[in-house]
Amino acid sequence: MSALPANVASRTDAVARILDAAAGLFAESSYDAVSMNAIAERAGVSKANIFHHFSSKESLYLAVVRAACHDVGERLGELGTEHGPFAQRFSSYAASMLNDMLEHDQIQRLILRELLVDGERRGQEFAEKVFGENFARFVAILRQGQLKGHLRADLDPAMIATVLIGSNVFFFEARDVLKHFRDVNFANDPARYSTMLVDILMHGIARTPGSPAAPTAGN
Amino acid sequence: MSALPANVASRTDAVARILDAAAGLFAESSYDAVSMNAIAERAGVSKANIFHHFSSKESLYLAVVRAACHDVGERLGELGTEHGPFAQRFSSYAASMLNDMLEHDQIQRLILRELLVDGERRGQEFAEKVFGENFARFVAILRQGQLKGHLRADLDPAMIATVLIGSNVFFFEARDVLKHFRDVNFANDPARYSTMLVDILMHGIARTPGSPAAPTAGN
DNA sequence: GGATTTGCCGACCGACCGGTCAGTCAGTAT
DNA sequence: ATACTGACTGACCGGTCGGTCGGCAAATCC
Repeated sequence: MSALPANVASRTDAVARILDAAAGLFAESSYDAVSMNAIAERAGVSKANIFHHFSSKESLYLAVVRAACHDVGERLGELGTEHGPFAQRFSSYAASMLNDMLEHDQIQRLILRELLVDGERRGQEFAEKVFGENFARFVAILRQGQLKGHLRADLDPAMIATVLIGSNVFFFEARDVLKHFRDVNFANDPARYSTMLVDILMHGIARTPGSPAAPTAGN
Repeated sequence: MSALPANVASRTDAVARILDAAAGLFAESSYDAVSMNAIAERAGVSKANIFHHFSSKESLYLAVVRAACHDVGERLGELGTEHGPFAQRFSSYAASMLNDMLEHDQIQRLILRELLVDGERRGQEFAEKVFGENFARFVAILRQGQLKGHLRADLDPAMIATVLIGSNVFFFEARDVLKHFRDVNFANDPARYSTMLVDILMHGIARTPGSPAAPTAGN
């Protein structure tokens, strides 16, 4: 699996396997439903060895959550780097975000569950270390879109960001219910969902003749 | 607490207390994190008595989830009964839904977690028994809004419903994170969130001079 | 080449888990 | 009084939990 030299690999291999196994199991089930025995078995190490590398189950769990947060943060960071017209960038951002969530199903589940179970305590940590920077960056992009006249100036850009993110997150977590609704035909088609979502948002966000806007209309 | 005669009350009181205690604990923590001992203690009954009324922990949990679903379904059913202009009804519906979720925090958490952990299996059940009817009713209202010319006719009404519900659900589950963002000032103000959400949605949903609409402009 | 460190393991611990069981007790129909 | 019922309990079960401990084998240091 690893292309590193044996000695280097063996020093980190076990830890990595433990983290991988734990991440998978924690994503599938809740904290208490995952036993150290199960993690040890999947990782192919002894349970005692896990306690050799991690001081407790809690600390292993935190390491897994931290790694997941790091991954999510990194992937989010890659999103805002695209070019082109504003509307296209916005649309591409929305679609990429949704695809990314669906692609990393397990990590996403882990973080969402963590939020649901212990939002009060984890809220600040998540806000600062995981989403904070990327959220602020997205808001900045939207604010610039307002200044350039692409978006209504009387809206809170943070609110726009929240609605877009929220609609994507909801699709992620509710698709299993949505696909059983007669009226819904987009539950298995995230691309279509994304297109329609951006349509709905843009025609409320985009400048229209009746809404106020900055006097300098660019692009 | 109960005004019923002692003999009748005593027949159901214990079961009700068990269900209440279990609902509270299951909403706070995951299935595995809640022990039968803890439920018994909070309910003020012996653990053995719980097994006298429920065949297993699993069956008790199912009873709790079923009750929660029933409650949610009932409360959702009361939402679509208002009168007045379409825009006002839509706005009121959105605000009521959000308030309702915040007010019944525990039940909402329970259901959302159930969805996250086991969406595949619970999806159909939830769709049919909990949300199905109410979702369909909301979609019907939106469809009528399209026919009457209040909403753009080229949008999927189920999509509109999903975005509204999703934005509300996301606010519910992410408010603890949102309130730590510098750019966000609505995390503790659901009414303001609701107002802004409806603003964003309506000006993409509502008929505008540039978008197609049914020829008959009512209201 | 002996001592030390490091990665790792099997065996084990007390605590607690979900669940069972024999039996108490109040009510009630006969 | 008798017989029976369902609600209820404390004591207890086998099993699993998170976590510990002593020791093995290989690398590393001196």
